[in-house]
Amino acid sequence: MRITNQREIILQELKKMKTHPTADELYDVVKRRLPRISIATVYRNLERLSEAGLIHKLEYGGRQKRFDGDIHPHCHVFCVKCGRVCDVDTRSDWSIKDVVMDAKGFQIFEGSLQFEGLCPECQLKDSKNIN
Amino acid sequence: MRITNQREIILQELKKMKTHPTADELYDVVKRRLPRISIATVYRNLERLSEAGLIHKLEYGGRQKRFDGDIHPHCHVFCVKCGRVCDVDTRSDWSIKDVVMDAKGFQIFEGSLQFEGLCPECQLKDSKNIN
DNA sequence: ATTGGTGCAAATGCTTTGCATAAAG
DNA sequence: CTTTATGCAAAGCATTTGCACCAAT
Repeated sequence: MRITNQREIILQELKKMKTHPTADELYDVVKRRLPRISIATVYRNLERLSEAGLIHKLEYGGRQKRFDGDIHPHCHVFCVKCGRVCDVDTRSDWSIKDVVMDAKGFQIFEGSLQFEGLCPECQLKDSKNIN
Repeated sequence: MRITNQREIILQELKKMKTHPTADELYDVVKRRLPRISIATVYRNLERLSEAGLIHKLEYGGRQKRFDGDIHPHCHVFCVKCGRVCDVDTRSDWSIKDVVMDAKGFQIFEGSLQFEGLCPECQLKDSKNIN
């Protein structure tokens, strides 16, 4: 994979962010350093970088894809109200393989555990009956 | 929720299918009984039925949404090649709650475990180097 | 020099919506 | 008879693609 300016800056900026941005959120950030970059380049590179295992693609619920520069294995919670995503710490002595009994002939590569909930901000709004 | 003919037949047909169909796959099936039904009606009803908890919506990886008429709690494997979805049997003595250590202030409603792999058909094709 | 990447705009594909009409309670 | 659902076509929105140009090796 060729190291282009665009590719490097996309990777750098994503690694800085802890918010698991969508492609267009990252585009807005990257544009500040590369004003002429195209959204297509951002999409293409996010795809290539995640194929290469340098970043992670988070795909959840009909919503927009999100990307994570932190590739150390971990789980995520998704706020059902605002869409915010946070990391979740899980017990280290737990393994997905221990859980499957019958995979119906499928060869399983990967398991992923994800959570849905309300983020602290949306809990607050809820308790005040705002929206 | 009003019981219309369309709604009832959509629910009936989905409950019959074990393939976790997409909205348009189900539309094709339902059309055989209701030739004038619109795809919009199928989408609207699948949404209402899943809000009502009568069916489950499966959302996985950028792909099209799939629907499941079987609402008893269970996990799914998604074939990374053909998109096929199957049920997975898991150990009953295992609980998602036992796994989370720190949810960063999120109030967690639900956890879901899903798997990626190759279905038997795609394993076969792979071994024969077809596609 | 050759291959792969970029920017732009247009296309794609799934899903949703506005609106007039029809059916359910 | 009041409300909710339907069918149709059009719109929406995230993402992808074709193509001519450009840059990295």
